[in-house]
Amino acid sequence: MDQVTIKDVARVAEVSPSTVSRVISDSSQISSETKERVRAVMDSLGYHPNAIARSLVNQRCNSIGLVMARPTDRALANPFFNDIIQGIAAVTQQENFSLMLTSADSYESETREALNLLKKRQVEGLILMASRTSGEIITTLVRENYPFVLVGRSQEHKEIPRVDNNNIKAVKETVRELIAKGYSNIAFLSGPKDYVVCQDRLQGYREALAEAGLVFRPELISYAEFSYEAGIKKAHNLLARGQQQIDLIFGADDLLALGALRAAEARGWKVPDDIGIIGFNDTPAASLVNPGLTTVKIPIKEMGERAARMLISIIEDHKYQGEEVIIPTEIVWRDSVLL
Amino acid sequence: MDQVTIKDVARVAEVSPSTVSRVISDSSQISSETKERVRAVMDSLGYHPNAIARSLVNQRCNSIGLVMARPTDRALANPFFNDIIQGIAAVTQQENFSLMLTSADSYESETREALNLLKKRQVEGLILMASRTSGEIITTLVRENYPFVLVGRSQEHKEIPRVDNNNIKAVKETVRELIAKGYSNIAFLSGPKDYVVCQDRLQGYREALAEAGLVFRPELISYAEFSYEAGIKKAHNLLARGQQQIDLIFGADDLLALGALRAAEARGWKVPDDIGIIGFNDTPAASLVNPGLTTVKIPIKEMGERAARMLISIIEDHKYQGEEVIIPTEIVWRDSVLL
DNA sequence: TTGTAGGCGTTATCAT
DNA sequence: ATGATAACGCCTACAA
Repeated sequence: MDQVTIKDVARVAEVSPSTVSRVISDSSQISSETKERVRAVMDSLGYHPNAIARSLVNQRCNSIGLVMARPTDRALANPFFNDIIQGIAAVTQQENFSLMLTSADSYESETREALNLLKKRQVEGLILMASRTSGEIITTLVRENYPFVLVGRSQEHKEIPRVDNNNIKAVKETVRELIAKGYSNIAFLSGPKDYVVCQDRLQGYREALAEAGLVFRPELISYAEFSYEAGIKKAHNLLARGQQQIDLIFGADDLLALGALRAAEARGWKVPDDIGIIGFNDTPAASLVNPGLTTVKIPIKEMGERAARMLISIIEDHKYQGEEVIIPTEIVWRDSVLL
Repeated sequence: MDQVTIKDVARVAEVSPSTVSRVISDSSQISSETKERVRAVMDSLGYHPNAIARSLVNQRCNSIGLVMARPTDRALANPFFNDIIQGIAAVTQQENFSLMLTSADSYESETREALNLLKKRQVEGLILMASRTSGEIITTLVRENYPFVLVGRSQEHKEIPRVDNNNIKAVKETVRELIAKGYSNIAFLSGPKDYVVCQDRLQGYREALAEAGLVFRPELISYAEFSYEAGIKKAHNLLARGQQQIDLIFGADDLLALGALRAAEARGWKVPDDIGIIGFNDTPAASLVNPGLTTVKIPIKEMGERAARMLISIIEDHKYQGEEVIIPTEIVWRDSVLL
């Protein structure tokens, strides 16, 4: 159980520790015979370089941390969790980085944890999921010049490395298509006002309306908490206006749209015949529901990949210019709107 | 950006590095005046102990790794992902451990990665999610005497530390209740035969039938891949037998049950009036669907907590007895069965 | 092509 | 109560 070190290998192979070290890094200045011999010894002894020791001398630990705003933004973040990690992990593995997770029951303690990881030198950089409160940690990160990448958008900070999708554009184009399909009384069921994503999506909606020469009707906007129940409730309020006032509900999130689906059903409105419903995010549930929920899909895994790649290159190059990557979204047409 | 070390603190505070070290560990043999003074210096210099260096001398890195069988068992594992991590992370944070994630596109490379983490001494132990192929890595882990905990069950290995739910018992009791409610022609829509969970759940079903004196009818058992589509298809086959042959479908997983729901709907069967449907796992979608899916819920977060706690205690105590924790499940009654 | 020595930041042992 | 010194396992000048 106790560790085989470079010295053990050296002794058995009858070379010096430095030679072994050079074999590990496949140095060109070692004869192939010694290399072979040393490698054979490494195998037979079951030697594995101690990552901690290497980190200490190299001053590089080759690992990054992921900070999810799970507690506060749970409803929103949940569906992302899997995919974003998949993406990040794919590239970290490929680039020989390790991935550490921070977690806590409050966003404050979570970011405190993450910052600590950085200061203790356990990770070399951070990937942050944008949230209502990520502004402050970003300020710290920028001030202390730590490598990081933001997934999403921050109101407070503009010139930072980030990967995101364009919510304004996505909704605008979707609504444009909806209008082209004949919808004209489109309601917007938003999440809480203080989420940037909600603001952006609402703005996309307004821009599309303006573009089509449709008047913006504030009474068709409703704000709900990010919950299924809240979605149902607020959708009911919207639906209560009657069929000639409203022919489609655009949910700022699938959960909300799913709530709207349920509310319409409860009132005996047929979807998509009596009313169209569309969501955002392409939650797994969107395809499991009947009728299937048409929704805007964000390639989250790809965002994770890009974020990880970006962070690693920042770490390695030490250059830190506020480059942004915007990932295009895609409409997934299912059965909840008329085609 | 360059690191403040214990030596810097020592110099400024005009003490020796060892004194600083003792202040860090709050040693009782340091006068409170020096402690205060040193702490003040640490603050003013922004000193943070280097975790890597500590790990090197302590021969303890205080971190564990999580191995998910994501690629192969995606459908099954997905819903667990979030919650299990929540649970694990809660404990690791509380116990001052770090959590590392391994990930890869094949289970082989994922476990290879994980094993590597162990050998490189980057983690002190592993939490494994049981899967079809986790047998081999467990063999290795046991042979090389590495600390680990299994979440789930392994066919090949009996006496290992693990946390699980009792699938046999859960289904048995659920079916018992279903029978008490008047169901007597219960079909079982299983996942692939080679999953232990499926075998166990099927056995629970059989035991409940036997207990109630109902005959086991093989034609009411169907095996599907773990996908919604497969669930729909196989449910159709079952449903084709007609209403007097079948009054409930028990899905070995929510995804399958959701497929059954859809199939029943497609045939114009009313749920729960014409047929009852029940699932397992309590996927988020189960509550978003109409009618809401009755299902068996596993407290996954709690399993994560227990697993993490168990692993840490194994690491610290170096004792390794195959203790098991079985977490009780719970039926979540919704609208897809008659009450 | 290989070996020697010093150091990465910390802790533990042995002095004082 | 505090300091000097030697590790922990590895890497990298500098030497040979």
